[in-house]
Amino acid sequence: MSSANPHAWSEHARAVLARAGRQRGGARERVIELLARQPCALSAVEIEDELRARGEATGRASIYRVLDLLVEHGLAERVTVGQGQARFETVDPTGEHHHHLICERCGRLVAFDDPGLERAIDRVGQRLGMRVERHDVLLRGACERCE
Amino acid sequence: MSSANPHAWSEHARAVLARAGRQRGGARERVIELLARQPCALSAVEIEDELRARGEATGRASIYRVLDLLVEHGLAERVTVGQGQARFETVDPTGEHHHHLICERCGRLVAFDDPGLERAIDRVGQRLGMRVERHDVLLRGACERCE
DNA sequence: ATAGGAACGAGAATCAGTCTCATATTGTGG
DNA sequence: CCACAATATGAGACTGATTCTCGTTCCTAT
Ligand SMILES: [Mn+2]
Ligand SMILES: [Mn+2]
Ligand SMILES: [Zn+2]
Ligand SMILES: [Zn+2]
Repeated sequence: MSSANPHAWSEHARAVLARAGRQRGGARERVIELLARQPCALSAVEIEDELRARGEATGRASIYRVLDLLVEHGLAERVTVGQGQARFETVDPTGEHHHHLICERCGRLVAFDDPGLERAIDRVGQRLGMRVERHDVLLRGACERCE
Repeated sequence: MSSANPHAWSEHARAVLARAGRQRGGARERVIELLARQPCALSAVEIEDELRARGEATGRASIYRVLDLLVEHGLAERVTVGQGQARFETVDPTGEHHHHLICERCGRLVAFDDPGLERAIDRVGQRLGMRVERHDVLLRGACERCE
């Protein structure tokens, strides 16, 4: 499905930010590198803890700033899977993305993508005459194993 | 759009909770009655304020307790619109429901429903061979006013 | 009416996320 | 290489929603 090459994404992210006139900085570099190699979404707190554990302690404010910046530039997105805290994951520059089905029995998170669903969402936007810039879809139910 | 008859929903909610062996109580009654007549999702804080304004001040803990109970029993659902607070709305026993588009400029929440989207979601479930019991869809963009 | 189990509510405690502001870095022009 | 102005960073205070605690009050089945 998605999740291309981590190196490609971090390069892309740096390029986009440079083009936007941002200077470089250590905190940003650390967050980008960490995010680039994640298979799944991380929360800001997890990022803070993981960086500290690696001896790369980074200020909380900087972490949130970097995350906001990435989201603003479409380089990452906020994934809200529960009620708790926001999680963040990289966005593939090709626009390719996926959605999730969460099994309410065992908690397993399954990713999927579906062109028919994407088309239906586009049509909703047109019908409502609103500019839909992004969309979140989360299906809840039972996975094959728990069925 | 949706939002059948408020009276029907509150009756249904009371019946479900009674059947589950719950005793009645004032806070619960107030939250149910308030929720029953809402056209769209309210946050716990809005519920607290609205009740206080009506001279029916209700403890915050009770409000959250009632809300959790309703969600547990499938009588209401949590709508996570942003990072801040969760919003809650009644779930129609007939399965009728709607989704939301949030304007990222002014914060306005717009409700909509769309059979094509529902069909697309059903197909995804079938294609994946999973039982999809509920689904969350949130479109983000700009509303007519802010376009 | 009464007892035991729910339900309530006031307020303290949590905790993710935000703000402030002093300091450290970075990139540019000279 | 140097000075400067424009960012970027981080410690820690602060916010605001949600959760916890625990003594009090309400329900309801005998
Ligand atoms: Mn999609
Ligand atoms: Mn739907
Ligand atoms: Zn499962
Ligand atoms: Zn708007």
